[in-house]
Amino acid sequence: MPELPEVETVRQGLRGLILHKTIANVEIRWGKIINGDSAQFANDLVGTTFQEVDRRGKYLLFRLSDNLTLVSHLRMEGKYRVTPQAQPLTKHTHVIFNFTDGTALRYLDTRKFGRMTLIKTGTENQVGGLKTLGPEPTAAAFTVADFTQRLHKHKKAIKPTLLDQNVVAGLGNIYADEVLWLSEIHPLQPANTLTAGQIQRLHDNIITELAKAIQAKGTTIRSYTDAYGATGGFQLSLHAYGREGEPCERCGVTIEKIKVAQRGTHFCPHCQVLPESVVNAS
DNA sequence: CAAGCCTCCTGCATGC
DNA sequence: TGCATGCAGGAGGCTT
Repeated sequence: MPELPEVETVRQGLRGLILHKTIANVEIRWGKIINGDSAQFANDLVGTTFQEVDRRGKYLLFRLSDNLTLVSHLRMEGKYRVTPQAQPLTKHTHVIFNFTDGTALRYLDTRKFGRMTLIKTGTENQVGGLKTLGPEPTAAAFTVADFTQRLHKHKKAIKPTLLDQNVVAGLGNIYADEVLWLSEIHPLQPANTLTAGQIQRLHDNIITELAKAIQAKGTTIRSYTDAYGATGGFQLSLHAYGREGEPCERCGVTIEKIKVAQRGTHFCPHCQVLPESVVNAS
C-alpha cells in the first residue's frame, strides 16, 4: 500500500518517463476513478504536455501545460506504467494516457480505490483532501510545537490520530506502527496524553523514518512497485508491521497484533506500554 | 468539531 | 474440490 515514501518513489520514477511527453488522447475504462465529468477530463487533457511531477503527502500532482494539474491518489493499489501503446493491456488497467510518441502512461489499480481530479494549477488547496492536509513530515515544514497543538485536540488513540492526514501528511498503517514502535509508545495511548518527551521522539522518528524509507525506495508488502515495476527495499527494515508472533528486536518479547480503530496494529507489549495515569483513568 | 462506523473493490487465505 | 466467509485498508461520507 503506497504511503508517502512509496508515492515519492513513484514520483521520481515517473519524471524520467513522462516529462515533455504530449497527450494525444485519454481512454477511461472505469469512470469512477475520475472525480467529475470523465468526458471533459479526457477532452481537457488532449494536446497538453507533462511539465513536472510534484507531490504533497500521498498525492501526486502532475503539472501540465495549459495551466492544468492532474491530482492523483493511488490509495491502496494504484500503479503507473509507461508502455508502448501496442503492448496488450493487462487486467485492471483503468485509465490510459496515450502520448504522441507511440508510448502510453497507464493507470492500473486492482481494487479501483484510486482517484484523479483535473484542476487549474494553483487551485490545489480547494481539492478535497488537500484542503486540510497537514504539514509534510520534514524538518522544514513539521514542527514540534505545531504537532503538539494538533495532538492535544484529539482524545482518541495515537494510532488513528497518526493516520489522520490533517495532523501530519504521509503516514499510513505500516509507518504509523513503525514510528510508534521506534518511539516506544502504545498505539492506544490517547493522543492528548502524550508527554512532551514522547511527542519529541515521535516527531523526530516520523521525519527520519520516512526519509530512510524514501532512501530505500519504499516498502513492498503486497503489491507496491515503482513506475518501473521495481519493488522497494524497506520491508527488510520493518520492526513491528507484519511481525506478529516474532520476537521484538529490542527486548525479545513477542510482537502482538490487535485491532485499533478497525486497523491491524502491531506493537511490542513490553516496550510500548500505556502510562499508569492512562491505565488508571480508564 | 470530533469520533465512530460504513463504503468502495478485488484477491487471497482459511474453513467446512 | 468447491464454495462461503473474512481480511487487507485510504479516505470520503454519513451520523451521532
